[in-house]
Amino acid sequence: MIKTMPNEALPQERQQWILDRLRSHGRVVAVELAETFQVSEDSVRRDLRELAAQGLCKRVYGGALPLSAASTPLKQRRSEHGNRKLALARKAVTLVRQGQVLLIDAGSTNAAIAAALPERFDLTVVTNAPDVARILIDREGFEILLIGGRIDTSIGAAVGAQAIQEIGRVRADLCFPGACAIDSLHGLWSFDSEEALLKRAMIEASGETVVVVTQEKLGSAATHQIANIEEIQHLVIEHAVDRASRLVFSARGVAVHRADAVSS
Amino acid sequence: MIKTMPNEALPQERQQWILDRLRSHGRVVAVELAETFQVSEDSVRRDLRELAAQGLCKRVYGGALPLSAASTPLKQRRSEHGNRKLALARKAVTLVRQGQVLLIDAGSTNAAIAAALPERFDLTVVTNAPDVARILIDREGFEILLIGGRIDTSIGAAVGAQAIQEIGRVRADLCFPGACAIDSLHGLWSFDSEEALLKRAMIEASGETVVVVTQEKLGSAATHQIANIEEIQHLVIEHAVDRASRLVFSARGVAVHRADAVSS
DNA sequence: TATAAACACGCATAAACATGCATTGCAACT
DNA sequence: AGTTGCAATGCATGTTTATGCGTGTTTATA
Repeated sequence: MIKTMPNEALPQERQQWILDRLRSHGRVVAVELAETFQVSEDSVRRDLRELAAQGLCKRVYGGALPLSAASTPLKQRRSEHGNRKLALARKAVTLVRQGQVLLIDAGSTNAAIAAALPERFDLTVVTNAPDVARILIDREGFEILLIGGRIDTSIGAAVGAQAIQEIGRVRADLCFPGACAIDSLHGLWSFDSEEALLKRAMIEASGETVVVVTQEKLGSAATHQIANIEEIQHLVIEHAVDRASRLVFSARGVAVHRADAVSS
Repeated sequence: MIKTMPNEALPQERQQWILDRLRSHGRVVAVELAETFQVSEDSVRRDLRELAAQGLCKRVYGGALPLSAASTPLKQRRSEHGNRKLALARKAVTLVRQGQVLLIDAGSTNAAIAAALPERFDLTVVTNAPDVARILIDREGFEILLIGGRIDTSIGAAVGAQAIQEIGRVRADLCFPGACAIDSLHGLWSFDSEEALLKRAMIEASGETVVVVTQEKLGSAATHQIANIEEIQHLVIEHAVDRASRLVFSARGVAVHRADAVSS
């Protein structure tokens, strides 16, 4: 389904179009919008300002980004990245069974997973990430439990003692901790000590743990250990990962799931 | 199938034709309709007003749009009255002082307020709304505390016992409870009992309370009382509110703040 | 540090809009 | 016939909204 570009559009129509475009393309550029709608850049900026005020997008120098996207500079955003995470997410959600309780961490990969969850599947989702919560609020058939606490803005989710305490009061079937790095010998790693503690709490609160990572996080380590490799039951990786890298994990008892190839 | 344009039509026929056109073309423009039916724009507008009142379309500046099945009630609320809420939000944030602790409830108006908060102002924001949290995460200079709990998807924020309990552990300077209705005699109202309890907890946890409302919420009441008028220190209203309505509140000791006229 | 692009803000203008009022046409009733 | 009631309409009035432009500021980048 191809979107036409309306040469004359009502203001509200423009804003709706911008939102659609943000969802499908991941970004909009002010100058381009002005060209498409045949209006001045001022009007476009006014639209973006309003949308941002409503929390529907994030304004950046040059245009706007959807809120789900990380706040990276506009020009160096790669759409390929989105496709890769989408493929990973599609594979990851095949591990979810009806009626389960999921524990979902912060991170763009996990946001993609949340978005890929099947609707009306009677799922309970526990999360410390406003990102993830908001994605699920707009959909149906989810019981959502928000984990509170101090928000670390660089992570984009609640961390700290309170969050860990609240997680301790939950029991989940499946856990999706956002990973900074994973290797077959030493397990799961993070760059932040507090973050590591939280993810550890998540894993302990869950029956099974699913680690979903892009290629560059494979085999590397970081500063703080989150969990041993024995505590991880599933690993979802990209199609491109070579056979050897996959085998070292399955040799340690981890079920390796390979995502479909990315078309782009 | 192309509809012919009836040169003479009864009001009912016109309205039916407009609905058909909305379904097939996705929009109607007032001026065009007036041309098609050979009537004045006033009559067309009257038609649109009636259709909108029946919930059959959505009026926008310039014409009308079909209310798409895709937009849930919550999503819809988010996108309405964008500029009006922007003006309200701009006024509301003038009440915020550097270094304060804010307690911000859910709701589109409050999302606008969050977006309008001055950056690098050393503020601490406590909120139960993923919406609000997410807006602030993308910006700088905020300490964000997330209130956890079960999320009510129709409200879009954490409610229930846990949320109330967590709010009880916080002390804020300023509180922005989302209001369903406010009147000068009986105070602040909500339509949901659980929501009312939560907002009450918020107000009790705060030094001062600021109520920010669009015009249509003024003077009306709802089913569940949140707070007496004495508990509210500030009221931020739209520019268009008449003098009499403003006086009844200031007579009860509420500082009334009038937003600028909506120009953009 | 210099430069251009992107941006915010106020202002002016025109279109779109709401509202009250007078007019028209038509049907029903005395 | 007369006229009463009603709905639809158009017009005049004042208000709101959308837009583009000029000015001055901020931001990104060489």
